[in-house]
Amino acid sequence: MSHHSPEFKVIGNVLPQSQEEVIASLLDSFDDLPGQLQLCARYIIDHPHEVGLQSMRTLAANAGVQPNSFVRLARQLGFEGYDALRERFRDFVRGGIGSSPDRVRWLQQMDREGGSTAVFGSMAEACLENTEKMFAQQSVQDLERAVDLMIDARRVYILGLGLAYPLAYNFWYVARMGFDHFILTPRHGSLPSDDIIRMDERDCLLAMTFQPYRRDTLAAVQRAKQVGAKVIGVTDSSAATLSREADLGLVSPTHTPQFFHSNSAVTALLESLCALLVVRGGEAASAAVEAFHSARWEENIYDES
Amino acid sequence: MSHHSPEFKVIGNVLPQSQEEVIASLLDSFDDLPGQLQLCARYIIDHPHEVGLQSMRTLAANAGVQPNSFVRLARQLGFEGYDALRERFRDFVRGGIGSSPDRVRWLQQMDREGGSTAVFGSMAEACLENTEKMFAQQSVQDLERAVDLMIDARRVYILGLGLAYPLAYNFWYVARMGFDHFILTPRHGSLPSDDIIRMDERDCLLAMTFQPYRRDTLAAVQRAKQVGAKVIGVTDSSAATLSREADLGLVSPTHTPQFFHSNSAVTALLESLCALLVVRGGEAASAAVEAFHSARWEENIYDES
DNA sequence: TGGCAAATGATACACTTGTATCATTAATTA
DNA sequence: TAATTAATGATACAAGTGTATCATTTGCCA
Repeated sequence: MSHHSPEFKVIGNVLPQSQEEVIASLLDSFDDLPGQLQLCARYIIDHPHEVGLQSMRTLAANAGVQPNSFVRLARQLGFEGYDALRERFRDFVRGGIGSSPDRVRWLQQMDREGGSTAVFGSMAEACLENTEKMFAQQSVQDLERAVDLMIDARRVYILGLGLAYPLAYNFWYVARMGFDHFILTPRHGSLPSDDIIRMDERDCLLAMTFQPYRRDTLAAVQRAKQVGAKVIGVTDSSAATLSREADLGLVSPTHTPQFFHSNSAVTALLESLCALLVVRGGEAASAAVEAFHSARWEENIYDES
Repeated sequence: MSHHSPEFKVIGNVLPQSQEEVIASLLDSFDDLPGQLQLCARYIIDHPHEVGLQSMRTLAANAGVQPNSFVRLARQLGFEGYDALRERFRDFVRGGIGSSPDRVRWLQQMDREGGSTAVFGSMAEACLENTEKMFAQQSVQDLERAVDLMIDARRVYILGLGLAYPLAYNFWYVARMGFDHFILTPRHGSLPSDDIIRMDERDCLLAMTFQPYRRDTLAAVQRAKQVGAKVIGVTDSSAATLSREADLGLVSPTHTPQFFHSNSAVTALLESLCALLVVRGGEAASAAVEAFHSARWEENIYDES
């Protein structure tokens, strides 16, 4: 897994960046390949998944070929070694939905430039990946269940502290346009428990916290459960205490290369939840939103331009 | 990779046969697991793809755990060894479920299903597109200029009202960890002008508003300019009044198919700005962040798990 | 407080991995 | 046909793999 002196000429002059491009490149040059390498190429084309999962030797055995041939094929395509080729196939599995070749190249270029550009690029990568993963792994059924819980509840309390506060506020701000039973808690120094003692099984608590998880939020969840309220948890792992204790857990990644976590994907999640809420809320919700906006325009809050 | 004498009792009496079953089993027994194994379980739950793709040692490193722990966890679940467990995750990838199609196909499929799925899909499309566009069209030079303005300023006031308030709060919350000259305005019913009359050419105002643009925010910008302060505007169009009046305009799309706009991409933009701030802030900023966090841990705010 | 078992860390081992090297064979050209 | 090059096979190697073993720490109960 070190350097090499190129044994062969490279086929294309552009390095394939994605699984699809690799396969296209293989099909392209198939006829010009020597017999053994054709066997390799064929096996890759027919079993792309296995490339990411199995070892080179295993593939070679299955393809009826010498292990080395896969290394040679990879080099022929312009990769430094077989590992580099395989990584393209692993990316595809990982890649969530997009991982478009364009983006990969774009991010790589950012990385090369160094300094601020690299930092910016790594943030871009993290945020996009988080958002994609969030959308990809989200179960619409779970979202619908969450919507049902909130629509049917007498009151819905929204709880987010610290870095989760802007999320809670944002959600509350939008939801409140369409409904009048959403309450942000705590407010201006009051405690969550001030609201929770008024809750019962008709109510719902939407609580959010992310690593490092806040004690007060978790404690509020426990007390809410004790009084019989339904709890929807929003956090960064389904293994988190909040996810496991809640009646329903919604999860979004928040990872960044920085010291703080990213709210970008969670924001998208909560906004989607709002959208579903309003859709389910039907005519009444739409009318409420309408009224909210027109009242504001009348107050002359907004600039016309 | 040979036989073993069971070190632990097996958790369930049925061997999980699929990735889903393994994860369910992990969540099930999560509380009964010792700390290190919880970390392993958690990593598997949060990164199921990687289990099939990466080596045990790599996973262990990423999870911050000893390699051995993964073997122990696998045994705990009833597998003969880690390899057997991993095979379940590889099956999943092979099975096609995990191998996600490209985004276009994914979104189209959402659309076909109709109802909540379609709404969710359209939100996904909008958010991802916004975020991608934001990163793509952002000029790193502009971001660096913004960072310079804020680092060099005596005080930086952060202003966002209504739906922009969570953005302002979020930015302030993170920036404040590394610097002590960031001020959120207004606070608890005070007016922006209460702060602006104290500003002069040594200060900086980071103002944000999105369609429909708020009069009060724009007015604050004008007054800040009058007293000679530098203004950084964050909005949804470089043609917006805010962009044109500010010394520096940062733009992010906020479009959604819904009645409200999306803060998801703007959040990513502001987080990237924070990242650059801290990087530029150097040792002092890092130390401040460090102090911020350790003070919080000492206060016992956070849950260990 | 001591004793004990569970949990964890450290290290070593046998095996597999991708790769490099060189000998051998097949194909091509003069 | 001989000379030359491309293609293939065989083998060796360093690094990485999952695992077993045992020392150490931790937490808990008597």
